[in-house]
Amino acid sequence: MNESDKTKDLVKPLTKPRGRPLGFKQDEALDKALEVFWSHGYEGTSMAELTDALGINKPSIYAAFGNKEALFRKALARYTGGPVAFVGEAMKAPTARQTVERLLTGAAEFFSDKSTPNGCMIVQGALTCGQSSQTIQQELIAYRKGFEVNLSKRFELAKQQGDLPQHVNSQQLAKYIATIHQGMSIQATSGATREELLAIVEIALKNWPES
Amino acid sequence: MNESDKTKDLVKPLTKPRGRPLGFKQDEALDKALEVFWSHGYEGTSMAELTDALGINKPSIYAAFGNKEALFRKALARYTGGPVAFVGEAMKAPTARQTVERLLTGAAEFFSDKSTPNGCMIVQGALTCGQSSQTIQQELIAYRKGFEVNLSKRFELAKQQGDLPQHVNSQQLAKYIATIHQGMSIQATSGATREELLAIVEIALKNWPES
DNA sequence: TTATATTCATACCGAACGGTAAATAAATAA
DNA sequence: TTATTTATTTACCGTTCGGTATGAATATAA
Repeated sequence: MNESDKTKDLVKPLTKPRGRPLGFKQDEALDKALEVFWSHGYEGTSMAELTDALGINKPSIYAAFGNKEALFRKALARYTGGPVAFVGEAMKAPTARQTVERLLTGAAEFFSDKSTPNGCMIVQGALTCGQSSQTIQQELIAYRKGFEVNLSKRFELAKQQGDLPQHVNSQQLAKYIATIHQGMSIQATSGATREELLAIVEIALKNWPES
Repeated sequence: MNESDKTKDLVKPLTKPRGRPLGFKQDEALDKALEVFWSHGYEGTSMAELTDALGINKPSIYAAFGNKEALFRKALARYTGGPVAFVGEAMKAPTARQTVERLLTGAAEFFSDKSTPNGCMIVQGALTCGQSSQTIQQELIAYRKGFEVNLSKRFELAKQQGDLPQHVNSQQLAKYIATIHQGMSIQATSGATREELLAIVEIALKNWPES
């Protein structure tokens, strides 16, 4: 792997590439890797399981994506760029209250989507782990923190725009919402149904700061 | 290991045991094992790390506690019987509201206790894992579910005793509280301070059902 | 002292781990 | 056709995994 990493090439070559063509589609392979990592976590996923799931031999995986860590990151990028797009959309809602509403109900539906693993990959990808996985663990922590910061900024904006009382502490409120979000992920991973998750959201949303 | 497992003997022998005495105290060893499992999870903890932490060689660990799974369960029993005792105490509070208050503030303080690992072992012990750890994973799920059931029963009692409105859905409320509890565990594991956790609790507690 | 019971230390087991060397297969370029 | 480039297959690397056989060490009982 060097700077001309295939997965990051933005312009497609005009002529056909020279050697033997790839026997698989990278995006589809990443989607399958994502599903495995999402289900069993970084540490709980073995290269052997990945070769089975992707239907690709190990050397081909390493040639295409790098090592296990790099593969996880690329699967994670696919996660944040795909299924979780609704989070970014929710931030654009007209009011803070609506942002949170879309965020949590979206999470309830997403976490219980039967076509994907339950819960949130960023929460359960590497919550605890051995030393060899601590880099990934820290990266996921940073991701969660980033989400919280974004939410906090959205609340600050809402205070400026007048749809959130001035006395509200944006950071604390963001952490509270993030806490519920992450707790819902645990619940979904542990088998909570969509209806149960939506009931949690309904209770949580009653707790919105009044002026 | 057979039915006369030393760690479960209820009556101490009157005479001194015959062979070479144990070179360590079982309770202290279990406490150290608990700390390691609590920090790194079931899957993230290796027998090598345990031998280092306990200062005991592997064969002695296996003789005293059984295999890794059995050791985890005994450490877990030490956890539920020790540090987490405040949960059971909170259930005895005079009102449902006070129960939840003690539960969540107790959790905030416990999860951020500097003398123990951050977060809740039952949440982060095996949230996701490979196939070889799924037995433990399911046991922890059952533990969390049990907590939720207990909380729900406490709310039912409160409805009988009149300190919780009749229209409240006890199961849903219990799941909501459990969700916050588990979310706080994630937060603590990810580095949230005691003050931040207490701020979350304060916000959450504003959301108590009125009659 | 000797026999017996129990624990401890060393050294090892097969299996699974992440990762790779080397040869073969399949495409384009000349 | 031949040379070149890239991907795939097979077989393997050293390390770590959970778990254990074996013999030495340390206690009590006789």
